[in-house]
Amino acid sequence: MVNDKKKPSDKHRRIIEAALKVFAKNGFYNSKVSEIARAAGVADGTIYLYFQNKDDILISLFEEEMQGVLDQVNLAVGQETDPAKKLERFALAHLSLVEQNQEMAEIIQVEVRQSSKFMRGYANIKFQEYLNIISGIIKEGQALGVFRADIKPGVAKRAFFGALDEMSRYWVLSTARKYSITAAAQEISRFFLEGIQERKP
Amino acid sequence: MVNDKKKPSDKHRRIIEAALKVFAKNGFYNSKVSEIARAAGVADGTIYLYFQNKDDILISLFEEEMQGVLDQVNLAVGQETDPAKKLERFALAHLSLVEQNQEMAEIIQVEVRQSSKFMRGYANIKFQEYLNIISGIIKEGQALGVFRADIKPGVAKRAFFGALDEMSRYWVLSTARKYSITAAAQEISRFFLEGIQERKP
Amino acid sequence: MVNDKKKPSDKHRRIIEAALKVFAKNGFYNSKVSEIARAAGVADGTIYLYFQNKDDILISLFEEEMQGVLDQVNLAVGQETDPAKKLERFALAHLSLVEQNQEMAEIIQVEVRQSSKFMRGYANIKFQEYLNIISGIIKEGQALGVFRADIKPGVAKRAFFGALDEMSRYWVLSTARKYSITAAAQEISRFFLEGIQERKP
Amino acid sequence: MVNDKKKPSDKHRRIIEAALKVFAKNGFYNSKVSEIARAAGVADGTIYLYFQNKDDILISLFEEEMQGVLDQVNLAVGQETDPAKKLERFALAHLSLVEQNQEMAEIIQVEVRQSSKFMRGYANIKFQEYLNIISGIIKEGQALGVFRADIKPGVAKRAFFGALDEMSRYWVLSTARKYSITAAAQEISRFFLEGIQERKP
DNA sequence: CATGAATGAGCTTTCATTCAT
DNA sequence: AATGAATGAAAGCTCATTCAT
Repeated sequence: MVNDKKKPSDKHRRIIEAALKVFAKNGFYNSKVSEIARAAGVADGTIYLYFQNKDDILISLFEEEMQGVLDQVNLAVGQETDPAKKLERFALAHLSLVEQNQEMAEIIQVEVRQSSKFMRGYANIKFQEYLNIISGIIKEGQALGVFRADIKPGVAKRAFFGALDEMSRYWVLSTARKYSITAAAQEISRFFLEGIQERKP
Repeated sequence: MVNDKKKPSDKHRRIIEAALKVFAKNGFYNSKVSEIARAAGVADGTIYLYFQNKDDILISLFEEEMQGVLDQVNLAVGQETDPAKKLERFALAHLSLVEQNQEMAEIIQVEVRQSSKFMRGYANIKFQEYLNIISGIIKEGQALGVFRADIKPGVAKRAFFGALDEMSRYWVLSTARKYSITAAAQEISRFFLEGIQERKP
Repeated sequence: MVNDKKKPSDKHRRIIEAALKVFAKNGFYNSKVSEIARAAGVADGTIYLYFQNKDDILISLFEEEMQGVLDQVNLAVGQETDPAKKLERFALAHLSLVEQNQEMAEIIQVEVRQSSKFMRGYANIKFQEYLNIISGIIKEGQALGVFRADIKPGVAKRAFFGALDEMSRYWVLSTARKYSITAAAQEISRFFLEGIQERKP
Repeated sequence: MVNDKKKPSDKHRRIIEAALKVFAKNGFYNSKVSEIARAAGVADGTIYLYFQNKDDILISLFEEEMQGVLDQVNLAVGQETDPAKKLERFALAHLSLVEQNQEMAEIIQVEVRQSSKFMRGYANIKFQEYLNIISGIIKEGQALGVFRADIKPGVAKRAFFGALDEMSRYWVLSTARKYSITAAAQEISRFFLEGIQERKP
């Protein structure tokens, strides 16, 4: 009864979700607005009551989904106190989200990257925020003396994210899944935390 | 008299180079064939004497440039014998090539990734070969006992490449260059080889 | 108020009629879709809401007009019982239709003949039906014993149609009309029915 | 030895013959000049040393081949004195030529008819001459009193030619040949000469 | 709010023709 | 005479966007 009537832009949601599927399947430039409309069960013109243009669908889609990703990853990371554990949690959360929402993962990896270059005035703040979760953890670790002080967080965040992302790409594109998410997250975190060299005992 | 013979397919080269610039500037889908033709100093129709269609320009561009990359990186890596040094060389060569040919780097990162998904029957063998240089080095290191035996080369190659690639993206997109290539290559290799954790003495 | 409902696909009709004029004037291959659009008073793109492509315009045009022709000729022929009279009626109806709709006649004679050879999978059933009106009459006459039993209807239908058609071509192409439709229909029917030889008394 | 060196425009001939095949296969508008060149074993540009343009190839092809047809048919007809026999000879010669050179027959029926409408200032005199062989025979027959005096030769020539031509079309397009040439020529001539009506004895 | 028919700018690609060699 | 690489105008078709209903 409290929230009985709240369907704020049901159409908006349906369009976003339709666009998610369509963009993931065909790519942004090969997707037609009319196909999104059909998938969403609305008329072509209706799209333009909720979005300014085709670009805007992609950007809105990204922004909205990315906010959810940020929230979930922050939540997961917040459950640990040890920076090393936090990084492992980050990896696990990231790969889990990729697994749960492959379509979104494909779009972020391919379309947004591609499009953010060509869409006027789109700064992609959300992605910066996401990377800064990593650099935040690293700085924390450095402050605690558990991570090397000479590490540059701005470089390390990219290296760590890049490793995860390239792994995800392989994940998303290949049909056969060889490893468990948990195992993969641990493995990549370990590369990053301990390196691959054999320790001389 | 020494060099009497005409350069074979001078036009082919000019079109590839024009496409490189145009695709890097506008992205594949926002580039017009006529713009490539203009940039190459040929007529629109001439493009189609050398390439089957617009897609083919991108694929040819990638294949040809990528071969050069493979050759140069293999050469660089071959100058070392220590696997750890080889990885560092790989990183250095990769980042140097990105630096020297930013347009190509952008196209590989954005367009080819994007397009290879949607261009029917394009397997992107060259990229596989590139990644396998890394896994080759890792296997070598494992055989010599200098890299941990439990490392999965198929995962590690992606992690290492991903780290470099994400770094390159930042490089290419940001105008200000903060670090030297050499320093960055060493730093990323070190993450990978030694990890970021402080060693307890 | 009686006729409140909008004419369904008014545009379809207008495009067909515009195409009729344009194809007759320039021939199929020399006609531009944009010219048809202009003649129909619609935008270029509108054509493609009603027809799949340029070929489809020609085929649709033919099918629709030909159905009208079939109906009218069948009606005319049905008004006679004597097979000889029926053939004369056929000739008269055919030539009348040619006269009334010269543009359509030209298109059928030239474009459809030409195109049906090159348009994949176009069987031209309607034309078969048209010829079979003639062979039907002939068989009827043979059954009644008024036409020679050794006549092959499959050959005779082509001979009769060919005679009418060649006459029509002359008609359509020449500006000056020398004979009346009725006289011409009678004359050609008579060749066919009685031959041209002088009877020895 | 007498005529040992006479190869006047060997290329000209080769191009005509290549065009014959190519036009028959694809139709005039779907044929490429380069395909004719390839079929003739000459370079694209060479075509333009012998013909003004693509239209000119078709017209020349028609004119040259048609002259041969005229000569042969005139020869055949000239071997008879009886006008009725002459018409039968005409039919036989016509159908034989169609049979012997189906490619040419297709081109005359479809392409030349189509094109002569749209090629500026092409009067198609040769075709007139061909039809006039028939009207000549009819006038001769009328003068001798063996054909009815009220027959209009201008109409009859078209009716006779049309009957043969429609038959030929069927011939050329259908794969299965049901009747012998001789039988068909006789049959069609008989329609024309005697009609199809049963004679009351 | 919602519709979807209509628009028309803009793209890729083709191919007859030319001309330097 | 012969070549064939190069040209560039031209055309079919698509699809994001609009707007009358």
